[in-house]
Order: sequence, then structure tokens, then C-alpha cells
Amino acid sequence: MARVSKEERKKAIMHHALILFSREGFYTTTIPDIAKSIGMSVGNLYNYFKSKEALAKEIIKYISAYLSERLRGINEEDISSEEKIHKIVSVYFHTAAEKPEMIEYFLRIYLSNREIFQNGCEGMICVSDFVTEIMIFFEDGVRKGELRDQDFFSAFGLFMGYLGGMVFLFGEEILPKPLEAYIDDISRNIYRALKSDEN
Amino acid sequence: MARVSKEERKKAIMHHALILFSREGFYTTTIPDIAKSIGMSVGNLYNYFKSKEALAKEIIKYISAYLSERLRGINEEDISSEEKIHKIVSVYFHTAAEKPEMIEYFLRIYLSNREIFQNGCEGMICVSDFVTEIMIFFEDGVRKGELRDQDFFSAFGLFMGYLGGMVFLFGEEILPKPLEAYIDDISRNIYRALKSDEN
Amino acid sequence: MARVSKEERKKAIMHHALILFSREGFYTTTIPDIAKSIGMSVGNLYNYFKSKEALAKEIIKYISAYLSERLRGINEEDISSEEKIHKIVSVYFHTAAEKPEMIEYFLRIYLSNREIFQNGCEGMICVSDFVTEIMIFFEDGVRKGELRDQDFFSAFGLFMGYLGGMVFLFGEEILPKPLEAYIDDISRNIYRALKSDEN
Amino acid sequence: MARVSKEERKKAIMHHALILFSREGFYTTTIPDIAKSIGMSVGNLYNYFKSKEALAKEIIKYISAYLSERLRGINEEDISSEEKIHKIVSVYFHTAAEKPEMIEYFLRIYLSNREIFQNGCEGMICVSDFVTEIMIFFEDGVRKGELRDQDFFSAFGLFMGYLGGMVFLFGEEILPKPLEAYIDDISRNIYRALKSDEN
DNA sequence: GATGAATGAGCTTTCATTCAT
DNA sequence: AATGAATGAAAGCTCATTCAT
Repeated sequence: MARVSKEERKKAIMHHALILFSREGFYTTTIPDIAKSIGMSVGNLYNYFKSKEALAKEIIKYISAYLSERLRGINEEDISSEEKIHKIVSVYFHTAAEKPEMIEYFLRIYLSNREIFQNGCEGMICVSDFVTEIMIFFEDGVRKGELRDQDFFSAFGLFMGYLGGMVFLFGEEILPKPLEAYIDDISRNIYRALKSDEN
Repeated sequence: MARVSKEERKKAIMHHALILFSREGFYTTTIPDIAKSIGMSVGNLYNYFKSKEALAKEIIKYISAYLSERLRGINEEDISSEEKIHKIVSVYFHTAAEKPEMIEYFLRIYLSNREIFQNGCEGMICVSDFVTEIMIFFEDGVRKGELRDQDFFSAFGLFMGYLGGMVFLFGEEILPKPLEAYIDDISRNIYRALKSDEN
Repeated sequence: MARVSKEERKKAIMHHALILFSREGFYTTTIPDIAKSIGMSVGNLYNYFKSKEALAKEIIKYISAYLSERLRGINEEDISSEEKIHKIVSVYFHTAAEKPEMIEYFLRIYLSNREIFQNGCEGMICVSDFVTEIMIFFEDGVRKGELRDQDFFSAFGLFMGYLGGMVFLFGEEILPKPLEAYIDDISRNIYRALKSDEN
Repeated sequence: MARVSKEERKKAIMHHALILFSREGFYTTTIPDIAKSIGMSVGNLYNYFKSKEALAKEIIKYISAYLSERLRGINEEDISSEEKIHKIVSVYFHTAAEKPEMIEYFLRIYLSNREIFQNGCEGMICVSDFVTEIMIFFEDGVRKGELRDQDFFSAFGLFMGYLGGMVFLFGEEILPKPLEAYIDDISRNIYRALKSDEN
């Protein structure tokens, strides 16, 4: 057990907790549930996270870092805004398909349980990396004349709400096709909504 | 106490529970909390709803009925799809501003706590009225040639995700302006995304 | 509803309660259950019996009266003790087969829930009619020289314990044959145990 | 607290619960009552037994094991059936006198509350050890020609019903003499009922 | 670091009984 | 006599967190 570093152990806990929280909900997942899923004692888990809430907060920071890193890659590419939109949608949906727990956690745990994230994650502090990348994408597009210059939140809400909504529908098993099948449609819709009129 | 009918009393309970659930969350709102907020005993509350979950399910049905009724009014008007979009966004945002508990409940309680609504509200049964109205709007628009003929869920996700996302941002007090200030922007974005190319 | 006398109404309540108590147990049967089974309101039921316990006590008195009446008939017949034993066993088993609720109530509710019958039915006050008839049977037999003169309770315990035990086994669906099939065997065993040595 | 093993702790809980259940009844004994009687917290009690019913079931198994062990000793002795009957009655009554809670539990809790023991203790599964020893005693006696060959249940019901009935009368403080004073009478009655005719 | 027994407050739910009508 | 909404105490059970080892 002493083989792995404290940091690796924390990661492992977060990974297991993320899966349980996203699958069962924050309140319906117990600390013993999490401990058992890692094969660790309840008491020891508290050596790594001082409370269930603290664990939940660290997880959302981890997810934000993960997603923003992927967005940063796209932002750094020298491609049109239209192509970037397609890539962002693609990354989001592929993540939702391959690591559904991440997006589910974002939507069902983080966004929906204000009371848990109140102290320490107010506003969007704990997901600011992620928001920043969307902002960079949007402002780049406007600067290049590819996107209409509108209120940032109108654009941000479109992106996040639309993608989140689709993943919700997918999670409810309402969508008749796999998520990836919607990438083209949705990218097009977003692009049409955001593009500048001269294009 | 016999002044009010059993049905009115149920409505009153639902109203108080709706406010508490949307404000504090399902799990962090207790039955005694609800009873106290109405000035009713805990035991008596169970004469009206057989469980906390049953209460939550009746509330979402009530919200779906409320919203779908408003949408039906719009669908019945003889106006363009563009105007309808504007009216739908307007109704949604005004509801969110005036009865924030309804939209918050929809987003934070209903959509995010699958386990609560599993038995009896699978799929979107408990909000089917509402979904139906969106479908009618969309298919009418396509039939009239005003909207592009695309996958319904691509359109539905745009509507519900986008509007929900904005209300989320508003609830987090992130939006710099009141919700209503975004009606024009958002209506335009949605219309651009959905309209047929010949328009 | 005013057609029937108060006494008839009480009987009806006792009858329904007897069935429910014997089938489901005293604590697992609720007053609303009883009220519903008669088609009467909960409040009105309390006009006839001042509490659940009072109802239970009246029921056991009723059962004792019913059984003792049958035993009195046997005691008054001019037949041998051996024949009387056979008739008593027969009455008991036929009652258990045809009105199982009576014997079940006696065994499972009355004998097993001391706390309910503590005030008002101490000792065997509420079943004294019944005990008295067994005592008459036994003392008659001794007087006639047909039964051994032994401690009354040794004889009473044999009668009541043995018969009760068989009904228990029957209720548990453990007996391979119907109750009545055991009448001869059991009568013989009791007679052998009790008869005087000169016979 | 770590002085005692988990198994010893379970035994201790069962012991205290047994006394309370037999004295006060299953439904009138609360989990807090039991916890308090051991000096343990309510929550911790649930670390040992997953429910009140599970606790009740383990207790009856324990009692059955206890009694059957004593009966096995008697069955293994090389003595006549008449002597065995005397010893069995003696063991039963001494147990009832010294550990009244055991017999009371058997009679008042186990036999009378079917609903509690329905899942997991159907038929006589949870007391099968005990029933088996009575069966061995009876069949040995028949084989040796000391007991009449009759239906096993006619004999079993006599044994268990009679002994149970006497303990009931004792528990009701109806018997004028201590239980032990009845051992000879009752043994004789049982022997007369069961013995083969040639003896 | 690691364990898991122990705590106890607090949850949802039940139900005998009352009482205004 | 009759109704059934209303009460509220108390039940069984859960679970985040602690702490002795």
C-alpha cells in the first residue's frame, strides 16, 4: 500500500467516487460505498479528504481541468471557428460516450446541487478553467470576424446548455441514435447561431 | 380547516414543497420542513401524499402541465415560427423570473435526480405534455417551410438545453443582466439555428 | 345504518377485527384496517370501543363464551368421560377448521400478548367460562371414578396445550393430514393420560 | 470495547434482546430499548444485525440449538423411554424456571408472530434441530417397542403443546405450585399417552 | 497510514386517538 | 351516530464522521 504516492491514492479515490456519484447521486452514495469500491477503509479515506463535500469539490476541479485541457488543444489549432465548433462538440460527445461519468457528474452533481458547492466553488470558480477556454474560443472567433459579436453568456449558454441537454437526453435513453450521430447536426446549429452575418 | 377542499390542500402542499425542493434540494429538504412551512402536521401531510417521492412526482407533473398550457397557447396562434420562438423564449424566461421555483425544480430536481423519478416517471412520461408542445411547434414550422427538417431531438435539445443553461447561469448569479435582457439574443440564435435555408 | 342495534354493530366490529387480528396480528392490524373492512369510519368505531385494547379484550371474552357454551352442552350429556374427551377434541378441531380465526386468536393474540390483556384480563378472568367447563368435565370424571384424581392444572395443561399445539402445527401447514384426521389419535392419547388405573 | 470479539458482541446483543422480547413482546420492545439495555448506541447495533427481524430470527436459531443440544444428551443415554420422557420434561421445566426468557420467547414470540419469521424461518426451519431430537427420541422408543407406533405429529404435538401449555400457565402465575413440582405428574401423563400397550 | 467499531442526530414513515363538523 | 382530517409522539433505520488501536 505504501507503494503509491499520496497524490496517486487521492486520484484513485476521486476516480471511484466520481463513478459512484455520477451513477447514484451525491446523497445516495455513502462514504462506505466509496471506501468499499476502492477496497479501502472508511477511516483511511478521511486521511485523504476531510469530508464528503471536500471530495465532491475536488472532483469537479479535476473534471474542469480535464475538459479545459482538451479545449486548449483545439483553441491552439489554426483552424476556422466553424471547424473549432465541430471539434468542441466532438470532444464533448466523445467524452460523454467514453467517460460518461465526467459529463454526468458535471450536469447532475455539480450543476444541480448548489448547496454542496456553496463554500469554495461559488460562481463558477471551480470550473473557471473550462469557462475560460470557451471564452477564448468565442473571442478569437469574434476577433477574426467569423462569429457575431454578441453577449458572451448568450453564446456560452448556447454551447453548454445545448451540449448538456443532448447528453441528458442520451442519459435518459431517449435519443434514438448514438450521441456521435448528432455531432454534425448540432455543430451546424451552433455555427449558424453564432456566425457573423457576412459569412 | 374544512374550509378548503382536499384538492386545494394538495395544491397548497405541492406549492410549498416545490419552493423548498427547488431552493434547498430534494434530499436536504425534510418532510418536517415542508409540514412546518404549511403549518400542517407531519402525519397529516401523509394523508395527501403517500411518500416524499410521490410528492416530488406530482410536482413535476404539475409543472409540465403549467408550462405546456402556456406553450399550447402560443402554438395555437397564427404567427410565424420566428415569432413563436420569441414567444416561447419569452414565456420561459418570464416564468423563470416570476416563478423561479418551477424552472429550478425542473432543472435541479427533476432532471438531476433520476433515482427519485425512476418508478412512474421513466423516460419523459411525467413531462410528456410539455415535450409534445415543443414537438408540435417544431413540426408545424417544418411543414410551413419555415424550419429546416432535421432530427427532432437536435432541435429539442437546442431549445431545452439552451434555455435551461441560461436559467442555470442566472441562478448562479453569473449573468450580468436580468434574464429578460437576453430574450432577443437567444431567440435570434435559436431561430438562426433552426430556420430553413430559403428564409 | 340506524336499522341495526348498537349491540349488533358491536358484534359486527368484533367479527371483522377478530378475523384481521388472527390473520395479521394485533400490532400489524391498524384501526383504519378494521374500519375499512367493515365499511365504517375510524371515528365511529371509537363510539363502540374506547380503544384498540378494549376491542381485543371484548373479543377474547366472546370467544371464551362461544367455546364454553359448546363445552357445556357436552358436559350436560350423560356419557362416559372417554366419550366426552372425544367430543371435546372434536369440537375444538372442528372449530379450528371452520372458524380458524377463533382458535388462532386464542393462541396467537390472547395467549401471546400479555401486555395487551394485562389490565382487565389478568389471570384467566376473560376466559374463565371456558376454564370452568374444563374443570367441570374433569371433576365429574374423577367423581365417577373414570379419571385419575390428579392436580387439575396437570390435566388442564394437557388438554389445552395439546389441542393448541396441534392447531399451531396445522396453522404452520406442517401437518400432513387435515386436523380432523387426528381426532381419534389425540382423544386416545388424552384419555390414556387421564383415565383412572382401574379402567 | 475491542476487548471482545465481534461474535461475542453479537451473543451479548442477542442475550439482551431475548430478555426484552420475551418480557415485553416483539413490537413493544424498541431498538433503542435494546441498545440501552446493552449500553450500546442504536447505530452500532445495526453493525451486528441488519434489522430487528434479522435479530429475532437469529435468536430463535440460538434457542433451538441450545435446547436441541440438551435433548441430544438425553437421546444418547442408554435408558428407557419412560426415563427419557422424565428427563426431557425435567430439562424443559428447569430451563423454563432458570432461563424463562428462552421458553417464553419460543412460545410468545416465535410461535405467535408468523409475519416476523416468514422469510427465512418458514415451516420449522429455524427450529429444525430441536424438532429432529424429539423425532429421534420418539422413533427410538417405537423401535425398542416401548412406545406405540402412531403418527409422529400426534406425539410431537402432545410433547410440545403440553409442556408449552404448562409454561404458559406458569407464566400467567396461575399454577399454585412451582413448575418443577409438576414434573412427575406430567411425565407420567405423557408416558401413559405414548407407551405401547404391551408395557 | 490504516482499520472499522462506535456514535448519535436526524431521517421518513406510521398510527392510535381526537374532535370539529 | 357518523365522518375523516388532523395530531404528534415514536418507531426503525441510516450515515458522515471520529478515534482507539
